Amino acid sequence: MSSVSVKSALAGSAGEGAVVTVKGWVRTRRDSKAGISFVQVNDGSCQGNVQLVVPATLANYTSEVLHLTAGCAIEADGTLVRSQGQGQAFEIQASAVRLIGGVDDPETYPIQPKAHSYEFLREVAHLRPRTNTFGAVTRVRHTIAQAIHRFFDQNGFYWVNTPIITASDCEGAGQLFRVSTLDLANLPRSDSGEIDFAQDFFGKEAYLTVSGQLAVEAYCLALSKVYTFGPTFRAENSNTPRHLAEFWMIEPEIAFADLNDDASLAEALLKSVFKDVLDRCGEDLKFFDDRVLKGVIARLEQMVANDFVRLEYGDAIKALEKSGKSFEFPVHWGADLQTEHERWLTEEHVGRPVVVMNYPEQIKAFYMRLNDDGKTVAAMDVLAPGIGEIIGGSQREERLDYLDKRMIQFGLEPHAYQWYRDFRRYGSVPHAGFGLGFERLVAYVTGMSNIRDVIPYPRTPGNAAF
RNA sequence: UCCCGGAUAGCUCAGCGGUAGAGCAAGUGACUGUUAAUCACUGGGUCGCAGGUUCGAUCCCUGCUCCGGGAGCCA
Repeated sequence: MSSVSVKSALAGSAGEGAVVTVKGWVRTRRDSKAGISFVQVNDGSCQGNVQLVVPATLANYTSEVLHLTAGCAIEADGTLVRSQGQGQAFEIQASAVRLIGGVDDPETYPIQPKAHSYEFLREVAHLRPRTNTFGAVTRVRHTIAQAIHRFFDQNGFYWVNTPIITASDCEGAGQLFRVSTLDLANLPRSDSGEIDFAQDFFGKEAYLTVSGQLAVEAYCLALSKVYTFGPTFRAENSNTPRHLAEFWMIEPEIAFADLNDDASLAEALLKSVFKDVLDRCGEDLKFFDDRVLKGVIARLEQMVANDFVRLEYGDAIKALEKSGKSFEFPVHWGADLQTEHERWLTEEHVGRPVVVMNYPEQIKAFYMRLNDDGKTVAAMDVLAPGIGEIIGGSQREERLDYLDKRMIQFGLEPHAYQWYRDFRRYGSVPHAGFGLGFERLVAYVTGMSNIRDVIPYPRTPGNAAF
């Protein structure tokens, strides 16, 4: 007798007539006076449940089987047979059902065989993986992560694990979470009354990273093609369906590359990931298409099939000005694009993914490369219909004198970035990269509308339960 | 953080100035293989918290807490 997954059982992989054992959690039970009960069992290996046909002749039928409710953990032995009923090709004619873990109080078990709101499920985040939706999200999230690593591996990239704790006091925009072992109730003070961070764990102020970019540039300028994929932290008081305080980010960095190479990489990565998910997650994607957001599959297929349009920022502004639309935020050269502008560009003007390139230098970060026109920097955003900005990236300023000028212009002290400046002093080359929010990508692929529902345990302002 | 909206049974919601209802879930029973089975019955609620108005508040008013949508910030 061999133990098989529900996925394998449903596919009949063991062969008709095989004696198998399945292990999982009960979803529903239906009884028939014909002397049998039907028990639907799920083990997370796939979207579907396997149906156990349990005869009343089993010794524990009345004592245990008839009391199985949603959430009970069981093991069952039985024969794999073709189903007499509709709805599944194979089922298991049970010869034994063992209750492994019961449910204390079925009435208050939160996960019932019915539709729950996402808001409620967030309050029971430790139990929501037992639902169809969160099982599917978990499997697709895994597949996307694997697809990302596979794409980079096949294209000669190395995964670099940049630090989560950083002492860079200004990696870029974004509020930082402080990391400290000082006693908050009894802070050490210097003579002038300021907190003495020399006594802190790292001997200086430390934070959780908001980006691995600056650290990964070092490896880019030695291994040529690298990427980070890890947790990232922002202490901003953002309360939206698109923001988390703790999220995962993918940041590739390529040497001997300009902004066009960067845009090409972004397009190739997204297409490769979408194609992998379409190939590998058909059942789960169908579930999302049916129950979560109509058209998610077609959206992915179109992304794979069409080339991304590339649009200069200046041309985007002209198009917006000529659109005849009345935007809440006025459009003019030098202003950053608002959500409403990005949506018009990608959804109405172009109708498919668009890469907006070369933004005014005053609205972008200090490390972005100044273009020859002296007015713009080599920055790009990838905008997609239905989600807006999915990727932000740039060619980095590789010329030391320009970098110093931009640091000063942004109020930064170049000497505080000596290690970062070193890259420009020793073997500097043109290089570029971008950041891709992992959860935003998962949300886009699944059609889930709130980013808190595509990460196992969402951290947001005021919320770090579980 | 700002602007809207919300909080009533385990869940999803309706309702009303005179201390509450449905569906689902749960329990019991009926039903010759069912598909979120169906049908009947039963149990289940300090109507978010704290004040105020009122003879009387779950309902009206104020504050607070939490949740959702939109905006900003961004990934």
